[in-house]
Amino acid sequence: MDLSATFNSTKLNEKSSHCEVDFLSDKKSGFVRTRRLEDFEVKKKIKEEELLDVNTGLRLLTGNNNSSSHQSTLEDDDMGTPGNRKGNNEVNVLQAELERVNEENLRLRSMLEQISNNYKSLHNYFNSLVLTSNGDQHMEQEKTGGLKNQETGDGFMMVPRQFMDLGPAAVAETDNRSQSPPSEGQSSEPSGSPSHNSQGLTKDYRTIHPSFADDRKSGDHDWNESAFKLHPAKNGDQAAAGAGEATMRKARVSVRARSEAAMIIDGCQWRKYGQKLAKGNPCPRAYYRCTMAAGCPVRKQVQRCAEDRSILITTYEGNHNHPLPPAATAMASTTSAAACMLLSGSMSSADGGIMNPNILIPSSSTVATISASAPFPTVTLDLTHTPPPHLPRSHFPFPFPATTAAPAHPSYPPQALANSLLNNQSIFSGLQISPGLEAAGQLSLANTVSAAITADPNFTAALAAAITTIIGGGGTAPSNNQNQSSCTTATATAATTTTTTTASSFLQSQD
DNA sequence: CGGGTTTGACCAGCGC
DNA sequence: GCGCTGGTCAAACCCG
Repeated sequence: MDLSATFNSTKLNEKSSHCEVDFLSDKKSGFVRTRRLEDFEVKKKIKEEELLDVNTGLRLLTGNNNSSSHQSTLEDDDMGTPGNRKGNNEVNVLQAELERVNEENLRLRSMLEQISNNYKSLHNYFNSLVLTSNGDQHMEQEKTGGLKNQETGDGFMMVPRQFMDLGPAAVAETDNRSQSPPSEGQSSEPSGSPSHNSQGLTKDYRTIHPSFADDRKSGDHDWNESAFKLHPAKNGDQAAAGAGEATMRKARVSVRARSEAAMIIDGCQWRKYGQKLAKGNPCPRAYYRCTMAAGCPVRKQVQRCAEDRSILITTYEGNHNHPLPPAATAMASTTSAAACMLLSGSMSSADGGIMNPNILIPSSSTVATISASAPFPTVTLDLTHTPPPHLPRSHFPFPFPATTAAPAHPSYPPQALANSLLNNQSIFSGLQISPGLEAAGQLSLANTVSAAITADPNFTAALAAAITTIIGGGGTAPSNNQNQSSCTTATATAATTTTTTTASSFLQSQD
């Protein structure tokens, strides 16, 4: 019975994960995704009921037993034969067993609930940390009601995204939202408040991981579209008003990766609009702008490293103002994640007075670097380091299911990787609040990443995409929604860990 | 012919 | 103010 209950519980989780993967890997319309979400919730409930069916089944049995027991008792009363007494003893044994099983079931459910609560608490703590780190900058917005509404009318949480949003337009939009009539489940408390209840936490989780789905979300809503409407297109120049905003607008993320290709495939459509010979680099720098929508402010620069021309440096700037396919969403999220981390650095600057021009992401100095040097603070994701040959290929604390191994297809769809990573979401969430994930182990992990990259240049794009999918909101979020990602270096740590985990999966698949 | 690329010109910011 | 540099524009060109 214990095993049965545990099995069902495990099966529930597995099913949930599969549903989520299904949902995430769905590249169709947001409507379909929403339906998937509904399916997911329904299946989840069914599975929960199945878990309860442990009771239910027993209850049936119990009922039968009880009734038969009752009947037997009556019969015993009537008849009282030794054979019936023996049967009655068996019934009593079964009843005792049933009670024991019920207690066990309750205990398991209690454990499950406790684990769930622990996870939520961790998430809450993480959110409060994020809010704390961003509190100064957003204090004014909180005062002005920017954080009043945690949830929009369509069940979309605004707060976590709000503090991750980069542009004033988005903030203004949030303010506008805050003036809209309160919606169901609305709270006047900031989402990151430590007093956040579990419901709010669940919402937070959904916000950070849209793939987790808002179970109350209206049905015929395209995720990308709805989120996009919350953050309408904003011209970068028009959006830039203050110096801080300009900083955010100019915040960049640079990805260094070894690749023979002229450009990494990130799922977006780009149009080259210029090429320059930059000083100090014989290799020309190419300028691209996103052509997936008219007026999209996103640009990227592609240039080979002067020192090592096998290294391709791709620098992204800006936020997309349009829905993106999942694959593109992942990479696009990088820009906001970078900007958010830079914002975090700005906060440090405000607190400490001097901004560290080059912030090494904790324990991942070989992977990610934040450079806040003027005029464009940049997060550099360095994926070019080669691992020591003695490094073990797999030493990750959490296993990947077989379905999460990098596909054999050479392009390694980022979404697939992201999905695989999302299967370990809770673990990553824990990592997000664990800046202390340190030292040699992770350094080795970082090196493992490099091994994967070295093994296959195509992995680079997929890897970066997967990372940003995780920190950017689960891969189904639109790029403008990408600001759901954390603004803390802890997030970068998680991203790094995610990276290494992905690499592990990749390497295992290579084996 | 439409869309993308190339490339010289133009503009703005910055340092001297 | 001038020159340098990065970034962008836009006409010419290329290609399917």
